[in-house]
Amino acid sequence: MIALSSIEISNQRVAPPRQFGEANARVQLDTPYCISSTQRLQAKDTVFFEGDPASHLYEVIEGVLKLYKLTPDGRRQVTGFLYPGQLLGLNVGESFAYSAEAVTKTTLCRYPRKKLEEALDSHPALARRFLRATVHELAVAQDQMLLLGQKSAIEKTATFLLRLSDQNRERGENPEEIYLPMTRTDIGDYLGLTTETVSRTVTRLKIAGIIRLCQHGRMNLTDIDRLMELAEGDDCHFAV
Amino acid sequence: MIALSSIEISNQRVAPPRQFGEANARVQLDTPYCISSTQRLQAKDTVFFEGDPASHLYEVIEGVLKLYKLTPDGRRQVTGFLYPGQLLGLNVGESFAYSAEAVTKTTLCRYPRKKLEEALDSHPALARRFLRATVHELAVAQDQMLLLGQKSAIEKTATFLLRLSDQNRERGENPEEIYLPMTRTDIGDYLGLTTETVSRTVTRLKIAGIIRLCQHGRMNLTDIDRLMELAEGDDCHFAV
DNA sequence: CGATCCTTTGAGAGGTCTCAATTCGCGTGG
DNA sequence: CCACGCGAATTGAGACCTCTCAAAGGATCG
Repeated sequence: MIALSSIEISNQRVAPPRQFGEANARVQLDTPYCISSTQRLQAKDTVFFEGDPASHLYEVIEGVLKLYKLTPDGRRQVTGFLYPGQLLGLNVGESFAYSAEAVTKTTLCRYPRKKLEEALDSHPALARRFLRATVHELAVAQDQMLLLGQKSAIEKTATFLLRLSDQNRERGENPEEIYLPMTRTDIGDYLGLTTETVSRTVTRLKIAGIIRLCQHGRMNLTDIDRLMELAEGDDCHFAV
Repeated sequence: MIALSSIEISNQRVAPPRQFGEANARVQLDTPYCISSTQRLQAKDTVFFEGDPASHLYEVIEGVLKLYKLTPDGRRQVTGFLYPGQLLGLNVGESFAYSAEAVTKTTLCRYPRKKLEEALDSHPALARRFLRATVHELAVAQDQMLLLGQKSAIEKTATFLLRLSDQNRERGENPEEIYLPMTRTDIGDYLGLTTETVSRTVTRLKIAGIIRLCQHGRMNLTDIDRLMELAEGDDCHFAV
């Protein structure tokens, strides 16, 4: 029940693209969601590793997850951070294409894939919903490619902070105070930067009076307009 | 008809993840595909721009396309190259999230989205097919994030060449001779490098005897094993 | 209150970029 | 058939941004 509601909410949150024939009526999903179970994790617990058999689909109920891929020699690319309401494990074949780890204490809802597949057969609207969610993830991934391939450290960092701010706005929370439960290393691996570069960049933003660090990983964005300029490459007059 | 067949082929080519309840029987798709039309393009012709209303879904019949996104100040990230059999325009909402341009003379098959949406309603298996295709694109996008965020110029370039080689293998073509119709600038914008860096890296591979440039944008991969090592970061003993 | 992990800061090295010039490839027209 | 012209590719030199290595400072938790 909680999950059904939550998926509805999540689809609202991500600004549904409304494509490929959106059903207006709320879908009857009781069958698949009756079989869900809850899983609780501590920070740094692993949900699954890349290559594990993809037995479940997950939904984040509470907490933050990070998804990542590794190179053979141990370098890591964080492909995303997952917040409550987001789905995990849509984009896989028989095994997961990435690893998932809890950043904070986390509560997940698990759905066996086998059962979901049956649900897809009998509830075509559910397939469209998954398609829509996957399409949205793909669009996000393409934005991230633009960031990783073309942007400088300051642009990457500003963009990252603004995304969290927008996420807050969409949730009806304060867009000027964001929560950064992940480490600088996690952020660096997400932005294609090193820990030190992230730290230095954040310090520059702090000195420039654009952000302010608070306790417990909280950060105030005191000049969002300036941050938006920096995110788009307008870094003139931004000396250390 | 040609397109129906082609989509079937394309799904074979990309190693279908076979998830969420793959229907064994070939789907009855006559209805949507009766309404397709053909579009021919010259090199450098634009199929659509980012932000254009997403009126059609496309399938590449012949030729090569590139997809890209732009920053406000004109930097460009090529998010992918599309070869025959691949679909274009799945991952959009009401408007396209990226631009698409012909690299070579190209033939496309166009399907009106409105009609496709109706088809999705009456052919749930089609929705699953689209979901599978989108999921595959997402996995590719995540690989690309790893490349853009973590890999060096030599690793990026070697990975790119190997992908084209694998594509050839999957098509039953010669994996040791690949076709590079795109410019060095296109490749650079795809790999997050400059034109000059791509050129220098290709030259190093050439000098090392790992590749050989031929006429008309063709390239011979004379040492694929070495290329695989380089793609994974084993660049010891690879001095200029 | 010590231990540990994370963050910050510094100095120097290095890979990639920028700017510039030359060479190459290919289509065009004489 | 060859010369021309233009865009693309190559090559060079130097600058710069980010990384690497190192150490100090700070936060959190038992």
